[in-house]
Amino acid sequence: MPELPEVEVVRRGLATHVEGRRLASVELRGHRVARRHLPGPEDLAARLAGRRVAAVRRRGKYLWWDLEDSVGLLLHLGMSGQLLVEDPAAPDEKHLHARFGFADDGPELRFVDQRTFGGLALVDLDDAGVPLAIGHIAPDLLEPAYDRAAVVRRVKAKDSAVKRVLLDQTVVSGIGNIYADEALWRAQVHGERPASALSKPRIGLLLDHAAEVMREALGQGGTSFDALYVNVNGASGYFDRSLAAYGQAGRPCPRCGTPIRREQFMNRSSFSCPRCQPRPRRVRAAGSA
DNA sequence: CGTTCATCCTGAGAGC
DNA sequence: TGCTCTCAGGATGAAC
Repeated sequence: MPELPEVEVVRRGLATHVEGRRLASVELRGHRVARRHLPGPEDLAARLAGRRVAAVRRRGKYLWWDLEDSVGLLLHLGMSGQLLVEDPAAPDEKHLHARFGFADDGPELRFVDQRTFGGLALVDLDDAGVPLAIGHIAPDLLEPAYDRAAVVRRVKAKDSAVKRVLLDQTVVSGIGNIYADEALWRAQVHGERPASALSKPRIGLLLDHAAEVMREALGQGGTSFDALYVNVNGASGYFDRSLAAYGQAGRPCPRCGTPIRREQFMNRSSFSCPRCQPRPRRVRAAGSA
């Protein structure tokens, strides 16, 4: 469940089921799940045993468990990762990569990931409790550290296509392909317009739309197109019913009725309204003073 | 330095 | 039925 709302749904589920519990045994399978933990999976499993999960936190699409003593377990779901609360006796999932058993003998937690782009690592936390390993990830749109005016300035300074900037997690984090398209549709901006060509107020509104659409999605449990995207109980979100542009090629724009178009951009699909979001006339010449 | 692209995987669905 | 092809909610390191 990859973008901010879906990851937040998972964080809340984890907070309910995992916070305050002490890890007992941790089993890691395969070489990919802990590939960012350089000493290897056995080392990671050994270091986790006995640790208490003090809190579950999130920035953008990253999750981490605060394990106290300025140590954390950083998790990323990638494209297809799931964290599932289950009975230890339940049969193994086909793509089971990690299982976390707790000292209280209650339900265990499993990391299941079909495409293996997700993973976990033991990391150090800074004074604010944020992993040093994600120091390059900007605050996300829904956290107190988000500085709207500063992000507007950074976006305005980019000559790249504005959708590319929205997806750049070092500028502002949490936005992925779905919510970028939804925010652009709401703001009536084509994603290939150069960010620097938009006025600062327009950029601010675009960011506000992105925050608002993600808040709405969160209120509906996130967006789930299929069984790969579920919360810790295996339940799907239903914001897909509210999408105006993403995945809606050929269906009428909810605002003007024009069929939504699909285009290729950055080797992935983009959805927009041809009438509400006209393509930029042409690539703007390199800026001057 | 900043920016862009190829790559890491498996599986579902379309088209033949 | 089965093959081939395309596509999928992401991030990153290497190459410009």
